[in-house]
Amino acid sequence: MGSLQYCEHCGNRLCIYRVPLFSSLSEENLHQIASYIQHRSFEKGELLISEGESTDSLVIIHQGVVKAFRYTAAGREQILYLFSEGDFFGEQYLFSNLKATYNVEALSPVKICLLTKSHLHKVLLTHPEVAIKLISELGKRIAQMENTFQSMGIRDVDARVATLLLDFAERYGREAPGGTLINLPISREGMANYLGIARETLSRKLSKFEDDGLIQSLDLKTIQVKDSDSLEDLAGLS
Amino acid sequence: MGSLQYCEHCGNRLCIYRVPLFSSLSEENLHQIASYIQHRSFEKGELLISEGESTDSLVIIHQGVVKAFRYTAAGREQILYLFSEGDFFGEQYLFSNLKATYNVEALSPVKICLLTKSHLHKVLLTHPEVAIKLISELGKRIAQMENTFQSMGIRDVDARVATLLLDFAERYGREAPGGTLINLPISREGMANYLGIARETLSRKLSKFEDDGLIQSLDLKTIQVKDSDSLEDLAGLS
DNA sequence: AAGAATCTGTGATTTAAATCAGATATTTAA
DNA sequence: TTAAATATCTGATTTAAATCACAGATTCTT
Repeated sequence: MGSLQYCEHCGNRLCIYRVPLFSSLSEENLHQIASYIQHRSFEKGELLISEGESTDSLVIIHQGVVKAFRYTAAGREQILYLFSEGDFFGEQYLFSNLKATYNVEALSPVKICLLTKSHLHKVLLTHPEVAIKLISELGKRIAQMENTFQSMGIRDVDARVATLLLDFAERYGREAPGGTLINLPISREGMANYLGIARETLSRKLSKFEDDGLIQSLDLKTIQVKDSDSLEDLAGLS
Repeated sequence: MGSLQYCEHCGNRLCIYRVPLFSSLSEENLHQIASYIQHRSFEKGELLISEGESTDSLVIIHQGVVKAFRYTAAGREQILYLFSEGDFFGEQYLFSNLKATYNVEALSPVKICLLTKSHLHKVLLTHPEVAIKLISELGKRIAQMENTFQSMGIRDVDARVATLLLDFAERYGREAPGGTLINLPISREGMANYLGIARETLSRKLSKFEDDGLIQSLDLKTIQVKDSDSLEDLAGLS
């Protein structure tokens, strides 16, 4: 596990400035909340949380990318989320005594901010506007899950792969002359598990997309989107 | 659309008494909130909300069952949720200006309670404990969606059908001598769409489960669970 | 109650993805 | 740097579900 450490760069404040959750607060309130926050760092591959562990904090990703996953009955790893900078998780355990229902693993060096259940409780009771912001963020998360859910329900695998690529382009991409460069946070196997398809099927789809000129695989961790319009058509967003 | 009408049985209060969301409130506070609430009724088949419509209220189901759905690019109806008594929806539109992202249709005669954006806002600002309750309920909803999400990722269709039957047994079932009787809220086609599989495939799975003695189809709207242990094994909950 | 419309079940066939297998490429570790 | 381990790609085959087709059952309508 990562060691507890205070962030000397930001005096414990930088993270909450970056988090939309707290964007509505005044400088003074931010300062107060910042004093509650703990920081931790994790190396790539380390587990932030294990399934069944009891947790008592809201976790905010300050830097890096993590995956939240479970194992299916068949032993396959099912990725539920990828969280990156500014995202938070653990909210479902804050007002219940549920144990963690998934594992969370660092996919890169990761820095997180922790706000314990009791501290967050205090913040919410004294700052209802933060509660409203949190409700709003949870609403967004639900809306996003509804989209994912719908795309899982799509039987057409081409559409699902296209959707994933577009999603990744938005979240992990940077613009470049020939098209958006996606810096993939997970392996082909990870992507296949995320979509609930076989690794080989994903490879074949990516090869086909490349043959058709929709994408170009620069190296194993980098894909360039050459024709996002066609991807959008495939994804059914036309 | 259903006509606006006040509920003469409960003096506008019964619904919020039933909703876990407001269970932490005092009699006095409940009374205050009750005065904000509007009631509507819908016949089976009526649309409560259409995709793209702008909504400004939290909807609480007082009686009946509704389905929330979208159409896929292929024109298939994808059911996202079934909501019944005590459930609420519309929370994602409360603090954003998003249009409705799904349609909601009554599957039976339905009575709903409406609390507008501005009224709910007022309640949340003055009763932070309701905000915390709402956050908690949204957390539960997310946890539930994660489960659904995982079961969608399962490639084994038997497991998904078994999961659906167990879920329905819990939500729409009543205990009976030979096993839980499920009063199905949706047709075979609806169930198939919910799972993202073909209607015929669902029929075949149900027939197989019946041959194997796991369930018994009493009539088209009623299934009896004869061997829930085996269903749980299939669902991978062992 | 009778006919029409809709829904459901099941066989035959097609199709797409899973699995199996092995080659190739990439990363890690010595 | 080189060998070992890991990840990826691609072809061949199998398998499960989709689709097609139609009969039977249920429900809606008048």
